[in-house]
Amino acid sequence: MSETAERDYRDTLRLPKTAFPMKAELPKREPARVAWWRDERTYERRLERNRANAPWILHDGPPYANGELHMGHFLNMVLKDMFVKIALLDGKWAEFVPGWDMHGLPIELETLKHLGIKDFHAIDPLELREKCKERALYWLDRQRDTRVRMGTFGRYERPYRTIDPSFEATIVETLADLAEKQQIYKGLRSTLWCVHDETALAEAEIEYEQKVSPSIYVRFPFSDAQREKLYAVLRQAQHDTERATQSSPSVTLSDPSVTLSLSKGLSFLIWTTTPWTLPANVAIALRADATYGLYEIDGEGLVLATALAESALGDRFADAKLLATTTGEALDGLAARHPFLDRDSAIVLADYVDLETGTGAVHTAPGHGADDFETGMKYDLPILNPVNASGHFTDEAGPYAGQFIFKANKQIVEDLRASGMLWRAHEYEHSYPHCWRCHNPVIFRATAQWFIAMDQNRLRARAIEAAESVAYDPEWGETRLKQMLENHPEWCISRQRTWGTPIPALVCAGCGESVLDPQVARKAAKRFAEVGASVWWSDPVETYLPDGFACPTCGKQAFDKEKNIVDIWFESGVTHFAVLGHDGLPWPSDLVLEGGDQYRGWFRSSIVTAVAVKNAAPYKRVVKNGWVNDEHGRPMSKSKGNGIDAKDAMEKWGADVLRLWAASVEFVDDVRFGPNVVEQVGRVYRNVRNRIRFMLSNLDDLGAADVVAREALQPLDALACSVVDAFVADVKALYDRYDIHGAYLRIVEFEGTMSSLYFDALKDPLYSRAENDARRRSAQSALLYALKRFLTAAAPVLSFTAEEAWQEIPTALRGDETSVFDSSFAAESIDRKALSADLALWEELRSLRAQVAGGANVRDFEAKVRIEAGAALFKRLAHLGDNLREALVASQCELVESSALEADAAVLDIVSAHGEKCRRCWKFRTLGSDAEHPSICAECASVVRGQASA
RNA sequence: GGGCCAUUAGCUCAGCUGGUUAGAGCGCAUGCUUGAUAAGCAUGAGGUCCCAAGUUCGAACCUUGGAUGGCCCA
Repeated sequence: MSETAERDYRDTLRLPKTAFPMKAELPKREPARVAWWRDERTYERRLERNRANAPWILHDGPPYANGELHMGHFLNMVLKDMFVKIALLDGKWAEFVPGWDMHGLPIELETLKHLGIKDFHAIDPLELREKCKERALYWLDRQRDTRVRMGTFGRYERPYRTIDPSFEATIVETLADLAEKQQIYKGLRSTLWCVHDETALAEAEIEYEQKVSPSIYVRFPFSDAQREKLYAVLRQAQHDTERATQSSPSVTLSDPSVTLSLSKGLSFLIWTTTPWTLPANVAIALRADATYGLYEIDGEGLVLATALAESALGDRFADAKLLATTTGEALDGLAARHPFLDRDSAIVLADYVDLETGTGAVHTAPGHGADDFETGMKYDLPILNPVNASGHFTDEAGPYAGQFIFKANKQIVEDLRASGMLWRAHEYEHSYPHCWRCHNPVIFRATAQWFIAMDQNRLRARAIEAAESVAYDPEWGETRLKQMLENHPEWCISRQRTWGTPIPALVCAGCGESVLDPQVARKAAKRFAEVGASVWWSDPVETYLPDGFACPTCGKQAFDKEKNIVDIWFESGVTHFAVLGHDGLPWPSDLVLEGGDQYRGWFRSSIVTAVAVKNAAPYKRVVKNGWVNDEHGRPMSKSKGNGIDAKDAMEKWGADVLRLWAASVEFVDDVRFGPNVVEQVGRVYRNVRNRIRFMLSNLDDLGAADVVAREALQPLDALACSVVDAFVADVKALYDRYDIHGAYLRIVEFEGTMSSLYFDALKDPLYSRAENDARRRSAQSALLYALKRFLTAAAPVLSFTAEEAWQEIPTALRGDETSVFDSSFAAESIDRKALSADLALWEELRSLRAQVAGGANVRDFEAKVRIEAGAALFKRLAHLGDNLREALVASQCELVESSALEADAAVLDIVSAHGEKCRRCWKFRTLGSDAEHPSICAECASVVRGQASA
């Protein structure tokens, strides 16, 4: 070998070159990209460009402005962003207005805690509201930063906020609309009440502590008439059993001697630990599917659930004789007598009746319990409220009027004992709700509240109808939402707190009636729109009185302002009115996307307000995302220590890897998240990144003038472009079906096929050909096309990486598409038929390549491949020319037609290539044609000579 | 306790209206490459499709019951 033969030709090759780093360092780099998007106004500019096109609006369900965002928020917010970007790249006017839910008790409580105040009555409402506002804004800022850091696009400089004067005005306007349609009324509701502080409490202000209460079993006797009805039911049940089992019961109810044996009366037996609620009793609730028995004990008849008879009857269970049984359902509609007041107690059914404690017959006082209240509403029972604010009985409580309820307990038990209505009594220690402030036991007490009447004007029915016009993903969302509407109790929208939007109701100074007048409300809305709702606390009432306004009940013209605020579910329920339907944003929205808990929450509250006011659904499609659990499928929570903040996760792994994770899981279902899951998706990310890098690194020397037109591409490159087109079309179709996960799978698959077949084939032409060689320029042009189309398709998911790569494309090749978000999915219309032929050929090449790569002992360029192909396949392969050899990564390729084979069949013969390995291009060739370069092939020699002369 | 949902390789998931030996990516093992190199390519090992019963010529897929987990309620 001569000295020249030893020469290393590496520096004569066109090896890949790019500034796009292999190592992503996402946590470090992403913040700069966020700032770049902001400075470039990337989103705004694209919106402006799309302005003339069809709008597509995803309406944001507002996160609550309290606490840091967690991975559940991340998943939801990033998914929303993906859909917004998909619409944007599709040319739609996709204005996304992010919003925040900023009023409400959690913020009020947190603020009070910070101020060191336990009783909110002890602070001036205006001052407290100011402090709450500061707090809510603090959280909004933090959450907004985190949200922007995720790489999400939206109108962040002007979000909607439920504390904005305009928003507060919308809330009050909506109240006016509802009042006008007589959809709102004031009624009683059972609320948690502290008799010591004389105030209503929220669920969050309750602490459970142990308490000793009297545990009593009480008789509710049957009247003569009701007793006959009971017998009739029991006889029917007995009759049915006889027929079903073909056996006679040992005791026959028809036998008069049996019923006569109950000489000492007949009663329902109930159990309670709050004797003081008995004056408000109006019903006994049973469980529909439970078995109830009539027991005889020493001549007395008692009815209770058989499953609880032993524990309820105690010592005397041994003496009890079961006479007959029936189901709770059969007893529905009967009645018993109140044990000491002159009225009936209705027998009703309720789901919550359990068979663990008591008698299975639950004392029901709608004024003194949440469940009881619901049952009361359902059965239209009177809601008695014989207890005043300080916990003393009113005259309604008959003999106990004036007594403090907890003291009256003892008296009531003694009276029951004396009247013979007490079965037995003992002490009972249990967990009982207490006031967090004064630590006294709390009670349920009926108070006057504002309600939206769900069945007035067929509101519930119309909401259900409207829900049917909406599309759902998953489809069962429709059933779920309709179920929620169906079971929606009367919607209580008033709260006795400070941090919220006031309900502009007036109390008549004359008769004490509350009035929510549309005119008054509209005046308030106008005033709030100008200066904010806090003025309700400072304005004189006259500000809100229309001329000549008089009490509709008594005609007096003097009023006080009522001090109730609106439930925050009502506030978030009108975001669609606040945001949509003006500023060019259409009403209803095209899409809402929230966690599954919102079927009961925001999906429901939104559709109720929309139907009440506009008689239509406020959204066209409802998509639900699943819950984010930890790696073991357990719920994440801060208290358990397995909760992960979105911000921490992004600092650790980078937003883009997490965005890819969001796409890698099936978001509709519950998903798992944790270090191992991220590790896995991180490897997929690196794969994708390196393939992007390969494409970029081969475009370094491509000028705009060098780009070969699509029609002039070499066959393999044209084929690759078809594969790209098919890929983009598929991904677009998947996006359109909201199938982000499907798109993820397609992206990963596409990258694989490009890398293993196409990139490998291109290395030799790209590296060893002359810079301006036509083959090389064709390959580069196809790579450019593939890269750009790929980045566009991936941008909704991998926003940061797609943009980073886009910025590494030589400027001249990007044209006026400064950002990847200036590009579009839509290429020229695709010829589907031609495409499918191309895709088939691509798959044939994949199969041939796999046989070459995996089948023989010879490696890559050591091989000569001889292909015998049937007529049709031969024709297709022949069309590829030398590109066929490239695709197989062989040094030599011989294609022959065989009439013996099926038209599409092929037989491969892989042998050692002849010639010697070229030192430069590694292909096996006849060497030595160029005396100066004896160790390389003629083609390489020509390239090297060209370089030397240049 | 009720309603709804989920359960396919170690992990994330495909599997269209029931139809040959249930697929992919990541991981793992082995080999190649060292001109994408903290990369690339190839090959391979992994599965009583949660369990049980039923319908059917045939079930991962349909029906019923159960288990486990989740969400919303109670």
